[in-house]
Amino acid sequence: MGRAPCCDKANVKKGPWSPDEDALLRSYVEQHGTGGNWITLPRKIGTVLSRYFCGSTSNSSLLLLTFVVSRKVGLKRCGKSCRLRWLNYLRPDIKHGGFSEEEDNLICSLYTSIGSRWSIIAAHLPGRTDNDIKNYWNTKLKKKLFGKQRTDRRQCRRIGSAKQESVRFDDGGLGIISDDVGQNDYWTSASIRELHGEVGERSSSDGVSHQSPLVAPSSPLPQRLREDSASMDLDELFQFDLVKLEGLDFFNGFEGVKNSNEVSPLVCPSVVQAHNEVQQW
DNA sequence: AACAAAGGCAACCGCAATAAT
DNA sequence: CATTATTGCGGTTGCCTTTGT
Repeated sequence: MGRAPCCDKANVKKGPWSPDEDALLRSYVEQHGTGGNWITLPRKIGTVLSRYFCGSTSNSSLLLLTFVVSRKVGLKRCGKSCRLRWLNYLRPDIKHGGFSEEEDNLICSLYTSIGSRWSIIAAHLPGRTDNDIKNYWNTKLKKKLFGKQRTDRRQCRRIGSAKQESVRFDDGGLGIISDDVGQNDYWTSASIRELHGEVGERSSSDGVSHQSPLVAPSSPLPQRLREDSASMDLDELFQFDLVKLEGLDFFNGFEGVKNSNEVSPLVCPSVVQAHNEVQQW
């Protein structure tokens, strides 16, 4: 047998967090930590409340509980939602907005090296969350780099479920996303290889055959990564005219790559580390 | 001023990996 | 070992705001 059910889905609140909920979660986590279990955290907050009503609460919780009781609020949230809110918004060391040029370049470099592995990218930008970086990339950085060529999601309505490959554009055109990704094209496809001037497998001076970091490792990937990469949609991302890529000076670092199984440190030092992390499995 | 389209972002959903029972 | 909960991640959605007509 497994564990007990995590939460009553019918009784949890969804949607935007209120300031009261934020304050409650922040206060609790700052005073008690997460206890290593987000799912039970909302219940624990309820337990603390109960102690308060029994007059046995600790002084450290008094301020929090006074606040809570005065507003007659509880935390009817799923633990998963609490975790997300804390990690993406309430954590004290988080930065929001105001991405610097250096951060822009780092994100772009990492993206072209390892793809949409936002958690790894975020790990190289202190104070930034994967969600923030993902949003920033999707809404601003992509356009900043490639111009306003791409069809917006409002103009590009997927047919059926989000996982399907067919898209229809408002001009009536029909496109296919990444369904023909071959066994060795996990990471990307021809367009991005063209972007980097690294076309497929090649031999280096040591006589050992290497592949571009932008092409899949020859060893089988874990299934999840295979599927993620297959749906990575990079062809769509990089469908813009390559002539528009002028001015992307930081991409030039790839020219210095001697061993195509490496990522040039000229691109950005952090890219090498991130790339190596991905290479490890 | 009113409306529509586009932009921006927080939050949700679903899946895979991992851990607990 | 099998089953199920929990965690972590990436993709997507929905809503509010801003901009354009």
